[in-house]
Amino acid sequence: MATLPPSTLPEFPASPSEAGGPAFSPLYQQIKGLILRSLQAGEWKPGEAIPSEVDLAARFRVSQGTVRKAIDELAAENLLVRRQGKGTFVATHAEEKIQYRFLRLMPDDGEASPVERKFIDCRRLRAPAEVARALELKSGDAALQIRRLLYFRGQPVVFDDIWLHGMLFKGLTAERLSDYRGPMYGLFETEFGVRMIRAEEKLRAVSADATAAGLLNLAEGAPLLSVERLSLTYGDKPVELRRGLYNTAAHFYRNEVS
Amino acid sequence: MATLPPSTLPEFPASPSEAGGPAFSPLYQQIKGLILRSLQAGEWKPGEAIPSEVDLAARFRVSQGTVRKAIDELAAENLLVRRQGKGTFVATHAEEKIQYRFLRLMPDDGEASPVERKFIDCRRLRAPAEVARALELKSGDAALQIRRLLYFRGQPVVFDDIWLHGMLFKGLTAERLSDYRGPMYGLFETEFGVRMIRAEEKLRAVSADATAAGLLNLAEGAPLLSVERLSLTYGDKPVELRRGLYNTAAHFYRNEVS
DNA sequence: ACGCATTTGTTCGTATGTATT
DNA sequence: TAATACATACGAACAAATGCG
Repeated sequence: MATLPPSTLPEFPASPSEAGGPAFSPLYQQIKGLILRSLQAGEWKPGEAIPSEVDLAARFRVSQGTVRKAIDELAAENLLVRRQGKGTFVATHAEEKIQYRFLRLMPDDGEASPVERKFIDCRRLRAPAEVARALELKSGDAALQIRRLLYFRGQPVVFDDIWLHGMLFKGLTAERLSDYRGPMYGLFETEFGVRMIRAEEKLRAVSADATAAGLLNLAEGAPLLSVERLSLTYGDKPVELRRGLYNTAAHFYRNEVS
Repeated sequence: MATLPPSTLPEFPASPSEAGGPAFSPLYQQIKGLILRSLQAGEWKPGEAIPSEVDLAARFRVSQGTVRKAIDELAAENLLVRRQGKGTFVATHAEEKIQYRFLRLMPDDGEASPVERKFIDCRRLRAPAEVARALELKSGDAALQIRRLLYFRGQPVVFDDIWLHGMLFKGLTAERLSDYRGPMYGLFETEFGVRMIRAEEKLRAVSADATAAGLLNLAEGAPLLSVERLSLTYGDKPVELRRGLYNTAAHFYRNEVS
């Protein structure tokens, strides 16, 4: 592609504006798409370096600046991580320094403490309607339910009820979950090749039911922050639906708007 | 500045690495700083266009690409808005099409409805300790307290308790608040020259007290989403502390993580 | 309706700086 | 020190969107 000067783009205007999309996209967007495809295909694994900008430029027959702009966007979306002098790396959940990339819970007093996990159960069931809809499963398809607690300084603070796309996580058991050190999304990545790249969350305040109250050492009816998270992989394909109940008595959910 | 080739930068390495900072910054960062200063000084008002890239390049004696990169970052931070063929504009809260830029509340059923406001009171008091600390006031300094309700489809959903930096908002009254059409941050912008560019939020689940329950038509003890927002203007100077109590029975707070 | 000027957006090429190994 | 990789900066040309005459 693009062996000719840029003015000749698009070489094949594809289907006109019929398919809804803009029938044309700038060269760097096309390159971005190609890199994305390689990421999705697993050509470069999480944590690994992708080829250098000049290599990619040669491979795609475009200038380094064009590759650079494509990578810029992928880095802005947290799919790639640039490190000057070293290279550009595929983002990963498996080697996050301190904490979970998606967890925005902070203690009221600055000190971020390490968290401990405790798995309550891990079962394979038929997806309930709501879960099936969110994960784009056919009703009756298999889903995996995981429930667990997160502890901060010995106190249970988060109760997670997690539903996973059944087909993608064949062979996931409570043992493998418990044995794995590090964030769950790291395990998904390394053991199942499923990479969470983005998540949409819906936050609400709810009252603790008997189960949640018991697990979190609270009175029934105590207010809890409900965080419903839909996690997406490449192509915005949903692979996990999770409802977390957070005890925000001594922690808060941090966010920044602009 | 930068009348010489880039290799001569920094012209004056300032204090070495003693002051903590990196003692040097790339040219485009310096340009960004200069544009920022002009924004802060009000050289271009919210909603207005800033000079074209070539004009700015001439003014700062750098290439267009360097100006471009500076503007890119300012646009990424939502301080500027680029519009192809028209120019680059100073971001504003005053002409947001549909809704409040900082409000992330969505109805459970897609339809985003227009919101109505009702102001409860607007008083000038001495800042309580917590407010003074957050707004970096001396204890005893004047602060402005505003309380109001937001209605969605006729139902009260949000109860806001707002504290403003006293000196910056002299002459703000309940009347002016009620009379102004559009978001409050728009009024701050046009009437007081105070521009909110960023906010940090802390979310918690709490129980409705008698006041909140009464105002939001809820039973006392009902769970509410508490959104504590610290709004910042240029230079990360805090100018507003706000606690919103959201009834999330039919709405949720939308967030995206990546 | 058409063309023109203006402005941002894209792409190339080249050179040099900075960080890492 | 040298090689490699990303980062910065310049310049030039053309594309696409907008608004005006």
